[in-house]
Amino acid sequence: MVRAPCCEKMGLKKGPWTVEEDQVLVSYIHRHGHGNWRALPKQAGLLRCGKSCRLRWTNYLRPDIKRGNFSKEEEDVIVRLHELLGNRWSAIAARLPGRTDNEIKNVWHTHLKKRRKAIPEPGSQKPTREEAHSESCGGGGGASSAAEEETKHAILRDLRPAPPSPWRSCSELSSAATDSSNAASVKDEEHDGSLEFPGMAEFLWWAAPMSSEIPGTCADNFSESGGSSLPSSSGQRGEDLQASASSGEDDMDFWLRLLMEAGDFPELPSL
DNA sequence: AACACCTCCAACCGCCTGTGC
DNA sequence: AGCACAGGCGGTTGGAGGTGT
Repeated sequence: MVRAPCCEKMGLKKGPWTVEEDQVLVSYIHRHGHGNWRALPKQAGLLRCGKSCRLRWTNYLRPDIKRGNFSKEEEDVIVRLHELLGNRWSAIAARLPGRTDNEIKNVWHTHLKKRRKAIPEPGSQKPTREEAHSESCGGGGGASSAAEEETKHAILRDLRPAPPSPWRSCSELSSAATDSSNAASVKDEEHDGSLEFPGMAEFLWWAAPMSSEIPGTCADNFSESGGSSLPSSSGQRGEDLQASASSGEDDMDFWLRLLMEAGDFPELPSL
């Protein structure tokens, strides 16, 4: 689908926001909320496109934004979540209260990426993400070791979602599901968490959309379409899915919990 | 002091998905 | 079913400030 850029219209301001613009935007949202981002700038009297307003609000002006340096704990969480989720910044941000996907993305590219390259994990033969990708291009891959299994569980154990904020957008609250719906479009060179933990991450890519379609059950569709490689316990998991949906459990957390409870990482259907 | 280079981060851009008609 | 629109995501960029020479 082809669509003109939202800021194409002449007269719309671009570039850094001024204090005055910030004040206008904040006061407008406090008074009226942000029902329609595209209409907001006109109603608020801003010479900005709606997209720019939304970005400014979600990345900078939102009152629950936590500013300042990332703590060691936060960086650790980012590293581990990145190993699991890849470059799905919004999903990672959903588990770091007060942090935005843009901020996390910046931190990753400026600090953590380098750190990971500079300091390989002790005793680990795991390649960097980039290396993993290049290796994957050249073939390879094998069964995960017991140590890798333990690593998976260690990562999963610590994963908890950030508490919901009244200022978070719907997509942030449900980012795991939203993002996972994009799983198929994740760039090959980026979603290689599955290369470090063969099976595990791909399982998440594959599985999450199922839960997003509850109760239509993608699982049903899958089995109807001859999904012979569906995990053997899919029936039970289908029931769990519905239970998860009715309890409002976050999709990604549901799958993480499921994996922890199952204690196994089933063979995956090919994507 | 002046210049070049580097780092960081706010903001932009293009694309994708969901939704309503 | 197809289209248009809105929201959102992730990649990339540009400029300000910091650092090195």
